[in-house]
Amino acid sequence: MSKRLIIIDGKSVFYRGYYAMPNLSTKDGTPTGGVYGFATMALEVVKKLKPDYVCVAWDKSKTNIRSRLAIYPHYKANRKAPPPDFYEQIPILRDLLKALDWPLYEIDDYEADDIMGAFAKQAGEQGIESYLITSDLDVLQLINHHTHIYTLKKGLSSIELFNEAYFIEKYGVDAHQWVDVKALKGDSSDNVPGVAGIGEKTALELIKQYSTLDGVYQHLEELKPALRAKLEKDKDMAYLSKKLVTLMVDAPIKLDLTKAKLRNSTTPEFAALLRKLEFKVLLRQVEATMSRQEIARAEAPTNELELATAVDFMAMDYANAEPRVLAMNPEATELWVSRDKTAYSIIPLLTPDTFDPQLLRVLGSGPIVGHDLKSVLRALLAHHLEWYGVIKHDTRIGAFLLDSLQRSRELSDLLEQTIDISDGGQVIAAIWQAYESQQAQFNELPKLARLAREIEFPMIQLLAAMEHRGILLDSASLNKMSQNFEVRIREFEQKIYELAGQEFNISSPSQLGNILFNTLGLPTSGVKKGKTGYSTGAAELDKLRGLHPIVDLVTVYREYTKLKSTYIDALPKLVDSEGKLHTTFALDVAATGRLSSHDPNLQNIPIRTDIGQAIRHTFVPHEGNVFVSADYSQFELRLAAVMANDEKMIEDFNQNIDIHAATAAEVYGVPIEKVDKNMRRNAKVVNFGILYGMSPHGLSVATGMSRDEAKTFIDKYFELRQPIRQYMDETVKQGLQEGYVQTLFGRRRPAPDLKSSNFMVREAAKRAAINMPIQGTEADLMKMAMLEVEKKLAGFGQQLLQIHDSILVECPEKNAQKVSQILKDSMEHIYALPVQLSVEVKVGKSWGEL
DNA sequence: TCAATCACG
DNA sequence: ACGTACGTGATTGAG
Repeated sequence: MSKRLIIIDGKSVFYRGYYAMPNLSTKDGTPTGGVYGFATMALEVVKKLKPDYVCVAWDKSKTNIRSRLAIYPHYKANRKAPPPDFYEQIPILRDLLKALDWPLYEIDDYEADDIMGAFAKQAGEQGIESYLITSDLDVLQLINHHTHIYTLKKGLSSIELFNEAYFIEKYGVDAHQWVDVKALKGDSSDNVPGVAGIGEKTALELIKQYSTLDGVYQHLEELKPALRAKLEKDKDMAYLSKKLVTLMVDAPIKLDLTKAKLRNSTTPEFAALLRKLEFKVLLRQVEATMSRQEIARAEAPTNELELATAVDFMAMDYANAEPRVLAMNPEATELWVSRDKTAYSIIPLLTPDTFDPQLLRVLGSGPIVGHDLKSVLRALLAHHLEWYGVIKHDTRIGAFLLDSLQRSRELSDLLEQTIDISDGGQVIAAIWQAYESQQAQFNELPKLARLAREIEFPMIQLLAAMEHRGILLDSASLNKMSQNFEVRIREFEQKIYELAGQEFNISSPSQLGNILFNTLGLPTSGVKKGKTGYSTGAAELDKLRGLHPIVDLVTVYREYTKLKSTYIDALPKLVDSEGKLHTTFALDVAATGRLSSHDPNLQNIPIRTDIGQAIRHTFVPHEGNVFVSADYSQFELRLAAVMANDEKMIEDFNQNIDIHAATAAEVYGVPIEKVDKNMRRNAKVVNFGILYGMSPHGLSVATGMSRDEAKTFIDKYFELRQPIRQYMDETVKQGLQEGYVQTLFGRRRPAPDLKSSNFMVREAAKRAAINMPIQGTEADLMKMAMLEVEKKLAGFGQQLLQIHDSILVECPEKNAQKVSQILKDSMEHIYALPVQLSVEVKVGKSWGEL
């Protein structure tokens, strides 16, 4: 790993800290708010980034801007002077930096930005990653693959991390073009003029189009007259502005890495300063890491000014730090955060425009334990709060991993006691108790614990983000479809009534059955089923086809009404104010480990029929974006080959042979080139069906073969794929012995019904047991791939949906190639298996196009 | 609240 | 001799 350097724009961060904090002062009246804000902020970032080097760049107070003033006397002329206690605190801040041993750099004629640029450049040349901390957006021009920027927005609790990809995503231009953009739009805070009448939007569009300021002026004739006039009038100002905002990365100052090396800050000197400044909470945390003698020297003060603070920054090792319990009230209006074993804080969940130290403490750091943290994270995201913590444990997901058959995972069920979920104290205590109990169980199951730590818990954060992002829906098109469908359905209805000789509720299976089998007297032979009467399901109607024209009409009626009510009418009602749908993914529903999706379910959007396709076409990316989908090909069969260790099958996959055709060739005993469509179709049905424990009866229904043919077919199949048969027997045997079956990565599913005395129950349990390791390993791999993809995508695109063997990503059109590459690479190589994985990637302007 | 039906992988 | 392929979620009718 390359080394990291943090460069703090001292005055800028101090300035933010000053205005974000209340007017703190010590007992003798020394103002300290700005220093406190700086300290919490800076230490927070240090804790998060764990840098190797830290330094501070400082604007020299008087001569700092001489060079820019020389070319433009109005530069920064509109700055208001800060209040007196602002300057009073600066010497204190310098003391703080000295105590921390963080070097401060300042130089005549250059601003802090220039110093930061020079240092970032020098660091980059040595392969060091730079992280610039500032509230000044000028430095965005410095971004490249080894220079990243944290900008402080209003308050301190809102931080925006810029890297290359994120910048491009946000602004649509490269970071080095930022100077050209600013040349046009100007900067009111620094009194940089720019071109009058051109703001950020126009400036970005022009630079997107023409790349540089020169480019814009070379193509003036292409622009609308009004815009052209503005540009011509302020041409000089634009070029002057570009000079003003271009940072001097060759500033004559040398970064000294020995001085910048981050040292242990828990020194007695530092503690003594904190004591003097009455930063009590910070002090306590420093002391916690100091030896006894050192504490004796620094002498602990008494409490008085209680300010819950941001940082337990000395705990550099997150994972081993004591976790905090985080929960939320049922109305999602306040957060509950444990402070210690007995106390907790209540934080109103509001969008913060002022600094809330407690909130920063939660968002900023440390391992978190909770129950259903995905809901909490979604609430934070809904309030525009970013979260930087790490999920140490989620008791809801933990309970599921330990026993996926348990039917409820509410806190009260885990502990078998009643809990008032509107009482923060009770909830936090309950979570803590459940956590400790599950922790003990996981200690006995290291493989499952690893699955939880490395896959399941990290998924919580990713899924919360995906849910929050949402997917854009073209509701207008759906509404049009709805009207068309309404008319068509009425027509079908009338025809059906006519044929039936009476009106009835076609949607009522009992009424429909009555019409079909009594009124119309259709034959009931073989059409049985059902406790409440004859079944009218699609499979039964299919058997009646051709016997009466009403049958096909009912089938079409069903298709239309089903799709209309479930999707066409339902989805538009669920969009948010921006027209987006937000599903909720559940990690703790499917016993195999798959995700499930609900409210709305976006994993069962139609695809098979034309109408289904039309519905998919109404899922669209934002303007200028595209969808990229990535599907694993024959995921389940490949996994079956691996789990059964069927070398022949593995070899076929690795040779890129059409597996269904190969199966057909073997089973029918013909050369592969002699396999016809029907043979392949039958082989395909068996290839999939067999993994669920399909019977000859099932195969005959699915393919139209006779029962005997189906039986012979299956027998031959097992002869060909003996390892598959062996796998099925072994899995059931192991399930019986151990009481559970498991995936490659240790996810478990209890299988108690393998012991049932009821034949039906027992057979069903066998089929489920056989299927789970395959479907579950797929689910494990898919989650691993999603986590990897999320990391690699950075700002190039966003994952929106997962549909079991595929991922849907939205990205700017120009990133499509890159995103496709990332998806294919990550997914195909997520884990080394004997069989190659194959991923098919598609790009389109709607989901339907994919 | 349950059963039936049907949408997806 | 049993009943007949695994895993989900949404809608509808009916009790």
